[in-house]
Amino acid sequence: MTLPHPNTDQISLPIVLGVLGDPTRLAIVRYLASKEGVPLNCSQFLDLGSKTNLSYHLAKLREAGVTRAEVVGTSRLITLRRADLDSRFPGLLDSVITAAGDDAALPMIGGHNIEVPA
Amino acid sequence: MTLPHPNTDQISLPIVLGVLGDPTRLAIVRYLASKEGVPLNCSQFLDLGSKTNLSYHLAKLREAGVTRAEVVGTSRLITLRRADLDSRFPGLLDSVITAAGDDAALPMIGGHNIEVPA
DNA sequence: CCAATTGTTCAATAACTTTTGAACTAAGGA
DNA sequence: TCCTTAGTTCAAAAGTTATTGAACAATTGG
Repeated sequence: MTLPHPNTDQISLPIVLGVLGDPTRLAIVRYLASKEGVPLNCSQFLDLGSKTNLSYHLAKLREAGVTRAEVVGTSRLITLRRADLDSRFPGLLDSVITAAGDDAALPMIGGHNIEVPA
Repeated sequence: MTLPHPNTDQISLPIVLGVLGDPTRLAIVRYLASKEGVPLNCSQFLDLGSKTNLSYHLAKLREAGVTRAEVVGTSRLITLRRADLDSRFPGLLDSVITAAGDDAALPMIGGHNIEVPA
């Protein structure tokens, strides 16, 4: 059971920008970026909305090619498609994540999102 | 008679991304970037839609802080707020413009948008 | 003044997006 | 097998955005 994802060359700039132009989804992406390497499952985003609503937003991110979802048991392990996005739109993801990093208007997960420097 | 624009610090990341997530507006921004320094008026975008519709899209770009519109006679001279966007979201505009540069799916103005290298 | 040019505003409609709850599937553990 | 956990799907409702045409304003040139 695998979920549908666009190929790298099918990722569309306006669709990616549109998908990121939603505070909930931007918060998801910011959180994924702050935990890069650690695959997260949907329930870790429940601070941002109901289960149904997150299913919707995570599907949007996946269908746009921003995230990858791997089915493992009853979970979906979600990761950022960083390499694909970097190759398709160089610098875009970094600048978005940097800009989102200090955006207090975005919803938060667990009370903190930003990796506080030592 | 001046039109309302957000201050640089009022420019919101999700709003900017949402506004750029529309092919017509992305085409406007790409064209503005390709003519940077040359202020353009609304009628130069008529390839992209009706006069009314462009008025709508250009207002969205202006209200989001992506463009500036200066009233000169009956014209509005439109420019990209590059310095403001660069200071607020470093690298974002460049990566968007670069990615949009070779996007054949975006509507075009005057049959060519991309500065062809010599 | 008159006409043309440039662009806005308004109201209507069409199209899309977001959110919700209830019902559902599929896997895993007791 | 039965129950729980994890997440999806569906249909409805609510909200938002895009597009259109007609009417409007403001400036400029004749």
